[in-house]
Amino acid sequence: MSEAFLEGLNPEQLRAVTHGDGPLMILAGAGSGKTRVLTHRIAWLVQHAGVDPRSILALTFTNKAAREMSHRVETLLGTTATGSWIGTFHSICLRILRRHTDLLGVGRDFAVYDVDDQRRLAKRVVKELNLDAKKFKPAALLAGVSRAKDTGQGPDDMEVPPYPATLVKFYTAYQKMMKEASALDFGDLLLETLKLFSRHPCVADHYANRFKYVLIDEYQDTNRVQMLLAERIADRWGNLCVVGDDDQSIYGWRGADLDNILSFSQRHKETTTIKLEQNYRSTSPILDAASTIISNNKGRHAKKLWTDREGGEPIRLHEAATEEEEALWIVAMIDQLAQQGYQPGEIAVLYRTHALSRPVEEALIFSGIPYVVYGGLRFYERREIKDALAYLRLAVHPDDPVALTRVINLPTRGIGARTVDLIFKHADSHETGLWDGARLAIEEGALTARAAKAVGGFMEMVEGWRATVESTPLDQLIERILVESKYRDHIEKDGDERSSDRLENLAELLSAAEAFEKEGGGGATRFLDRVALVSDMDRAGDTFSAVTLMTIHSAKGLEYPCVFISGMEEGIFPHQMSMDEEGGVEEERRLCYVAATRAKEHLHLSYSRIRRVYGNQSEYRIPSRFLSELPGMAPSVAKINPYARPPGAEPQVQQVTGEEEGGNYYLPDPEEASYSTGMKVRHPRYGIGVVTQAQGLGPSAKVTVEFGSTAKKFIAGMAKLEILVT
DNA sequence: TCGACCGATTTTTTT
DNA sequence: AATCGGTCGA
Repeated sequence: MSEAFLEGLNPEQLRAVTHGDGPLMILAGAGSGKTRVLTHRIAWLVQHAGVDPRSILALTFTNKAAREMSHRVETLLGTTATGSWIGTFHSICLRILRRHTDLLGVGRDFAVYDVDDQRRLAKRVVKELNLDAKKFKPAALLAGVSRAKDTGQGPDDMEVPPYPATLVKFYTAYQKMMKEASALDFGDLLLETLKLFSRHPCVADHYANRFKYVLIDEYQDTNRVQMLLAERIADRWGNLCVVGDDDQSIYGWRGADLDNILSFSQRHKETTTIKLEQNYRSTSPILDAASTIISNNKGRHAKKLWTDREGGEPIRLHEAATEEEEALWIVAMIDQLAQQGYQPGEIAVLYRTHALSRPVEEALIFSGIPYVVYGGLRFYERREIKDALAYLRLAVHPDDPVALTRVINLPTRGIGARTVDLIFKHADSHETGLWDGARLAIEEGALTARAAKAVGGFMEMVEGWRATVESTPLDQLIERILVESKYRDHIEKDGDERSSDRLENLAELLSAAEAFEKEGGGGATRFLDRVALVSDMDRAGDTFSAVTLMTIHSAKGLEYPCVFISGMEEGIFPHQMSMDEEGGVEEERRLCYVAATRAKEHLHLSYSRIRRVYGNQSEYRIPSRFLSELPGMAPSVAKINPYARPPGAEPQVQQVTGEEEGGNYYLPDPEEASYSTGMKVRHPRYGIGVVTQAQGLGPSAKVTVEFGSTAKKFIAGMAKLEILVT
């Protein structure tokens, strides 16, 4: 029996990996090798302790983490398909629920609603309850519902004081409609599994008996329902192993309860606690900075993270005048790092909110550095994809109100809001599903002849798909849907400049369906499940040749040799929205700690003095309080302006770079450059072109240049645009 | 019922 | 900037 995988572990890691039976809590500081410990522990259980892989359950937060874990376990054990269940809480719960649909209160092929679906349904509910949508915002009500679900409360569990009566009323109506829709949202996936377990103890026992070892990653981010679920399964054998770090708890807004990890050893008698405090990731300047920031939080678990990686690059901070300039600085530093030999894939730019990606993206585009943005608008969240999938959902479950209202009049078929409302009313008064409601509305002559004909035609079309949904390969079915619904025609014809993108996305959806069929298929419901739970994020880290841009939340669990954190400003980081909440700023500070500890060798921070909000108006900003918490890092220190002239130097001499195509071109000093329409310029890659648009002055000016038939946009300071001497 | 137009309004993070 | 909802004329 080979135990080579125990080599190279430090004593604490070894103790955690080779812990036998009984509850185990591993408090793993950032970069202390916790993923290594988890995977090695699974390998050790199987190989050394003779545990059947099928009796291991490992729960993670992201699909990516789950995949990485399975992959690493496979590598260690040298086998594939070990039979362990490794997945996110949500996907594991969905798997369980699908196996016991007969015991659930929802239909067989229930749908999984994502945030967008939830929002649409919430709007419908607000409308049906005759609430003033201005006073009671669907999104806010929904947030209240999600929070309730995270803590395990159904609508009946909520006492009216302290909870607002409207919220409870909304929650009740929302759940009713979800049930009619045969749909579960993310919160339901967890809560319904817990309910399934308590209503049918034999089902729970089945899983409890099977899973002798339960491991949970990122335990500090579990909510109450997740904790109860894990305990219900694990308490049979008592082998619950949790890994977490209270300093990295950043999902409080999603119902994560820090108390889960803080009180673990009280809930589980004879818990073995192991602390992993040696950081293998970051140099000491980085670790020191991160530790200093987090030390400003109160009520932390005592811990002292240390590293033996002495020395290393100091942290850099840059104050920019504008967001464009901030982006330019980042790109200039990336260039510098590239010259030092770093690959683009070793660099990440992190930010608090997606909106901050834009200026950085633009600067990267213009300098030709490859990059990938994670998160943001995901593939399956794109409008055309959601539309197409709504048709597919109707084929599976025609009562789905969100899917129905989404596409019943898309493209327009003469079925307006009035008709849709009538259908809802009929379904309601006859206590039937929407589909029968529509049928009844026609039969009872409630609709105008025109509307009745339109609705009838639509229903016939959907019934046609419905008849073959089981027997037709998915890609063929979707193709048929796109044609018969005339949705593709609609996209083709709408004259929007984005329509070719949309068509491409639809083609990509078809190839995803085809790939799904090739992998073994499993029907439309399984395809839709996957779509609901899998995000683009799962590809993060697959790209080695591009700079990665993402939010700090997405970056959790990842590491990069070089990390930039942009937008270090009050109101952004800490975010405005977090400031009036209890403990909000502390969570932001933990987020800052997470961000800083992603870096192995280089950490670069930046902020801008002026930032545009909502496109139009600019706001003055002040540096983040987290910066002033760093000693020797007062915002005025370490100002770096890559375009600054050395003191006393003359303005950059205009550099004549050559003579061709009838003129001399020179590369202007970015500070001095000014571009205007009609000017002839030369770009190293695209050649000679004509300026068709120029916005702004100095290095942050935006210039549009036409090269023959193609137009390109540049930022003056980045693009090496030479100007024709006249 | 449709589409054009206008004004108001943007919760930050994710399964 | 971009999107969403409401209004109004055809």
